[in-house]
Amino acid sequence: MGRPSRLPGTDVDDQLVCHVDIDCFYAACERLREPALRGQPVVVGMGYEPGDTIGAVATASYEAREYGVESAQAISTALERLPRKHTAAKRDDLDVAEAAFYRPVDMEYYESVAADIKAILDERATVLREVSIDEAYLDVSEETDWESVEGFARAVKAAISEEVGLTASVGVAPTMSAAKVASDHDKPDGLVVVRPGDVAGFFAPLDVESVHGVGPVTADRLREAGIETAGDLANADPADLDDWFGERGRRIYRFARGEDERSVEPRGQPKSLSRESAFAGPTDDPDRQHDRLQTLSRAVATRAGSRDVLYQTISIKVVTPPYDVQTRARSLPGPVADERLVEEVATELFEEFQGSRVRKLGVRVANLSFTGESQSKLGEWADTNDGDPTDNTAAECRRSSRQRPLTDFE
DNA sequence: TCTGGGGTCCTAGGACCC
DNA sequence: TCTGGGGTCCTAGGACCC
Repeated sequence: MGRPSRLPGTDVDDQLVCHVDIDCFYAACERLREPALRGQPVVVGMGYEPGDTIGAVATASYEAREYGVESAQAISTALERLPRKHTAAKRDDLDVAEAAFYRPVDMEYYESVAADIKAILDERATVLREVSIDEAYLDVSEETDWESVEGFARAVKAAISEEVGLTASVGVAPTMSAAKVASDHDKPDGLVVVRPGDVAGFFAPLDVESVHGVGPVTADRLREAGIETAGDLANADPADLDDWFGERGRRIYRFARGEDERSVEPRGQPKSLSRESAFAGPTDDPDRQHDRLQTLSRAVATRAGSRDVLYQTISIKVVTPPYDVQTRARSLPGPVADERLVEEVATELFEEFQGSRVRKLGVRVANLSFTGESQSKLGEWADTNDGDPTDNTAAECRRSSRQRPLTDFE
């Protein structure tokens, strides 16, 4: 239903892409249910509890950014730059006007707001790709044209503002990567239309790091080579970029030139599911490490279970100071859904890290299958085995997972 | 600025198969 | 005694995105 007549990827020349990005989404949601926060600096923290100093900034309102509070910053750093309202009110040396409201992330609430926004976008575009909770690409080639797209985008913004109460920034362009950069260009409450033929010109003066796919590491490397702007990147030697970065290099080169062959397609099923969490400070306490691994394993298994997902690979992530990320994985002979098995494999994989100081732990399942087929196979198996299918599968996998190499199994 | 959490894709080497 | 080429799967790590 509602598929475009044009096959994905066949011809993007006539593609008309809208990128919709809600401004400071988490902070805006907090203001929605707590109007007293409007116009005030607001900081939303992940892994943060009220009154805490641990965790990191998920979103800072523009008022808070004025004080140097940024996404991904440690809450402790944010508090140094911008104390809590409560703290400031109690202390003579601090000004309440120069303080912020701190709130913990509440995903459940944000997801309910996001669902309202998605409904608005669904009404207006047949092809939509959600990138994250607060961001989506729309292919609106069927709904509008270059003549009227600005009005179309205005209507989307108005609907989000009137029906949900949030402001969105919208970028319109013939490609996904340009639409993304366009929505970012005039934030907040932005509306930027980049017409076909203007894309390379639009990119040219921008900082090289604004190109999608250029992060801090790549940007540093490019700057060393004298490539400072997207225009420089567009005029660089593609052979150099290929040497330095491989396939990624060729892609950022094309993006900087306004070339992007991707078409907007709905998101498929996830490739992996994971949970991770940091300790308040690095710890070498085996009990705390084990408990955390257990908690994460159960959380991942529960999430997979609620989505009817089977997984074949279980992996852990261990972050040791200063910030060394190590991963270990084990694949099983077949797809399973078994909480105890996740725990066992995670524990075994962690054995080599016994005694290490650990900053953060993670558990992931991958190689997912969503087909009801495997499930029904398990069901049939249960009938013939007269027992709990999951237990049988798990027992099988427990035996198998301890043996090496895995290719010895059918 | 010593760093949250949940994802994606790419690369490279090793094992194994034909 | 020496040894080609192609392909797949697995693990580990790196970079990036929001």
